[in-house]
Amino acid sequence: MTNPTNPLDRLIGYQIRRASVAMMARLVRDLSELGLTPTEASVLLLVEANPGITQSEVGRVLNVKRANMAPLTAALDRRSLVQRRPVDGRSHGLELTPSGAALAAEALRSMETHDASIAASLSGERERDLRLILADLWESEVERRD
Amino acid sequence: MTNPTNPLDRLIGYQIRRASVAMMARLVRDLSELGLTPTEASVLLLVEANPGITQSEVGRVLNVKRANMAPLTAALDRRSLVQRRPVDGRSHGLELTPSGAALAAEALRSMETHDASIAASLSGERERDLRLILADLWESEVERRD
DNA sequence: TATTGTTATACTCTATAACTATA
DNA sequence: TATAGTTATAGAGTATAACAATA
Repeated sequence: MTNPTNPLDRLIGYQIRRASVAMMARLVRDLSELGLTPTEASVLLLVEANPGITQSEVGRVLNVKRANMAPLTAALDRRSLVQRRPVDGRSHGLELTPSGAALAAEALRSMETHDASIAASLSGERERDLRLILADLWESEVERRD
Repeated sequence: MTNPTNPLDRLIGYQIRRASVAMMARLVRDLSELGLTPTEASVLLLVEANPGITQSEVGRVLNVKRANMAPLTAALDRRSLVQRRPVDGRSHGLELTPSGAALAAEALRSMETHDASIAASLSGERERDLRLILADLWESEVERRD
């Protein structure tokens, strides 16, 4: 079979998924040069923007379960990228260490370069349209948390 | 922290990923009513459109490794949804059974309904824009390979 | 030599349950 | 009672390696 017909091609959901998978593969490659996964980079950026945020809160924003945040932040702590300090008896506030802040800056640069190369394939008007469209689609999401 | 700032929100790659994850969650729910995963449904539709296609070929189109296609098609065979018949000594051509064809039709209906509800949150013009944009993005991602 | 189908296997992600301690 | 953090664990999904049969 030289050229199979793919009946999924015309489905917009399939197209979004395909675009997402392709981009994530590239992002994983780019961030691995910094020793980070996309999730780890996201945590660093979120902590940078919200010093003292708890890991449960980070999990809620990034859609990562509390149970999975524990080993994730433990690893970032072990690498001296974030610091965990008790804010009350049960919560740990997260803050970036100096090397964490430096790495967060590199990660942001990488992600923005990545984003710019996506936008580069679109006209300015198309890019604006895409942002509006994606924002609309996102609003229809139903989030489920534990 | 009542309202954490998410610095990722403005990244278009993050928005695409988020939209993709939200839609997939919905699609998994919808198709599970038919006893199918999105991948299984995709295989049925691909076999329907390309009777006699080999499972390696299906894997190439859907980005599923040969090694993972084996248990996948074995399960569809066990459920009497597809038939595997040797086309030469090493290849198996896949074809839908009558019940496989019936289920493929239901899956297609479900996926088209799903797609319509995505399109419904957009104006006709926006939908057309999104399709063009995603096609462009896909092409530029494919070009970037190797 | 390259390809098909297959098994075995490992690794990552994600999900739930259960527990402790704190609010 | 509800929440934060943690551990243990189970299930997908996906990756590679190796092999036999065949092209």
